Amino acid sequence: MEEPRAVTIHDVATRAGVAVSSVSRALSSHPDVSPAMKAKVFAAAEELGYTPDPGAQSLRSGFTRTIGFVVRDFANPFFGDIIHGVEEALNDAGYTLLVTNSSGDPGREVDRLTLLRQRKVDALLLSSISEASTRTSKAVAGFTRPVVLIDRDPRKLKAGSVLLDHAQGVRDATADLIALGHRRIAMITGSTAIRPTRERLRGYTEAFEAAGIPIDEALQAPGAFSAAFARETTERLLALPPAERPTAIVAGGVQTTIGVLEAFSELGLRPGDDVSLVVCDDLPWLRVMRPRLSVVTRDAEEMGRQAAGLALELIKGGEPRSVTLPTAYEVRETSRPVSV
Amino acid sequence: MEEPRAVTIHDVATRAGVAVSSVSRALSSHPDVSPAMKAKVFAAAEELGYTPDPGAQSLRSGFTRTIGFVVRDFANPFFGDIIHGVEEALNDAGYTLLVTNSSGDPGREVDRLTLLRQRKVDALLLSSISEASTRTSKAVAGFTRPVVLIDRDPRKLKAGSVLLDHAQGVRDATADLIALGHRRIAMITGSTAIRPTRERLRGYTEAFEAAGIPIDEALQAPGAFSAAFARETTERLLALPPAERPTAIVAGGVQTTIGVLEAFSELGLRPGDDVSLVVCDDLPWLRVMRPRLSVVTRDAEEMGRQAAGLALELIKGGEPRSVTLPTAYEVRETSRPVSV
DNA sequence: TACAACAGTGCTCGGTGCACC
DNA sequence: CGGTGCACCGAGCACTGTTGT
Repeated sequence: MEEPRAVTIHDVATRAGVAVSSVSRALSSHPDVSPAMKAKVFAAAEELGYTPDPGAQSLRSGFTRTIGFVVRDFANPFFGDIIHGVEEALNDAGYTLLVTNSSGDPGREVDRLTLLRQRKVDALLLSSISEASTRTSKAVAGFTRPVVLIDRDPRKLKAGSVLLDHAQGVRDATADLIALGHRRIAMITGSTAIRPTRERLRGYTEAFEAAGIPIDEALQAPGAFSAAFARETTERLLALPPAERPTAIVAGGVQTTIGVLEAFSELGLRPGDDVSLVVCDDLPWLRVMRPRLSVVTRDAEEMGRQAAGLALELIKGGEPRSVTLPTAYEVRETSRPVSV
Repeated sequence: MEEPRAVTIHDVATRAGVAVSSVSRALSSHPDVSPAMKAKVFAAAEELGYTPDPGAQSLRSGFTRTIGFVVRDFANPFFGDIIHGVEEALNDAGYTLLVTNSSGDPGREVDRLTLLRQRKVDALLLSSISEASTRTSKAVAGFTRPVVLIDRDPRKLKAGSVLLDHAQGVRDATADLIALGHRRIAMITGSTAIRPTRERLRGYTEAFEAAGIPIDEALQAPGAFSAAFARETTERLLALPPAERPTAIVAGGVQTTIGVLEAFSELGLRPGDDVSLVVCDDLPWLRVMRPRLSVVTRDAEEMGRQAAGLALELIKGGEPRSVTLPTAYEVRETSRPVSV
């Protein structure tokens, strides 16, 4: 393990018998280089197995060809798919992705953001825990590099964004449940401090308005993206007297879905039998659930690709813009007519 | 956005009215610095909000304070937990984690490895797709920095490793099933090209040997870590004539679990009723499954922490060693006496 | 004279881009 | 036009020079 000193641009220059700067220009395909020079340099580089040092390059140029991404939760398969899409697109463009996890902790989120700034990432992808956090906003504002928000409202920031049209899918789902005779439809989801929750609530509300049916405020239950919250809320709502008890539930979020299903199990209820259920993610393990749950689907990998594309666009000097991707309601076995 | 040129060590020196070299020495706690000097320098650094440029530091020192990790599958919650543990431990030590995904593609895996080498990571964590791949081995051998394998056999490499004692959990599970009267127990799992599969098969075999019962080779079904493989295999085995059909199944791997459960659903079977079932990961969504599946558990986060610790140890010059963590068989509702 | 504590210089890391020939 | 030399990015480190005690 005697550190086999890496081959540098100097070695290539010596080998090819030319100046260091000529090697640099030849390799970065500068206009003013003769074909002969190019050939010589490439041959020498090839023989020595030369690869440029990214560290040195970025010290000089100020660009790291690295893009940072702060996610709330690694283990969430939804983010896993997004990351996958981002990484794929970035690698094709010669960029490296630096993902980091805030674990849902605002303090940690700020730490990660400052870390990424120090590491001089060329752009930042962010799906923050809360849009209301001033500390996070400040940390983001501290960036002089482009920022792309993932499913977060870009209102106050001069940032690009990739958004999901949650309202669409939830509106369709709610409308379908209404058409099936449901009137008391519960909406259990996460914090209103982030856009997805607000959009889901909007879709839900719009469906009721379109049908001209008043909404029972007590059945709107945003709160937290945790299984515990969803479970308790579900149990509370299903314990209401028959006249107030929901006949259908829309669950928004991965942890929410788990919590709601836990409550169903606990109460010995089969989704769809007594209470209809629509969830907001087509997770892999839903395939093994019986009955098959009705879902609002979305293409997470495509989100990742779009986000990566936007980031690269901004790095090249483009103006921030928003991309919105659709969600779609897919009826399976748990959207059923209200039982009489 | 007028690039507010970052504050350098020079600015700090000017501000404090001292020499650049003094700043450098003061900040790196060199012996020959008076307390007064140290105070002045720290004050100036504080006021200006100085943070050393990691890029410049690593160009000089050769160390990036970054550790690379190549995983097979981001979306797998098992890896999510490991990554979480790694990141936590590394951040506490002032290191940054650079995770990258091979998507189960050997070519991609090699690409990621060379990328990490170029980026000069101080150590490499790896949970390779196959231990038999010569291309991967070569790429790993090309590293001059410490390597830590995650649940992979360190035989040929001079590398540290964090291993799981899969054999233990599977042996206990198999022994329990045997005690419950099962004789035809199927073992459905992934590729034997990686250690977890071989260890699970070992535990399975040992339990039979200890009981003095011959093994039906036809029921050992390693193959691939995909839901499709597991599903097809399960359907094939359960379609055997009664005398050959397994009365219990042990499923090794996340995708395997999904595939086996798909097959059960498809065939209208409830795990535990007709065929007992033990799976090898305590996944979050198993909490919502009814009946509750018997599992072989393991602490993925702890694995991550241990791996990070080993890497840091090796960076400091320690000798490669192996850490083995236990797995534990946990009886729930699907380990049941064989039906007569 | 000796020595501690700092200043200052200069080279290094690997590569880029500009002025100049 | 094609090519070279050189300063520079931000920090680390070794070594000499300069003080004050």
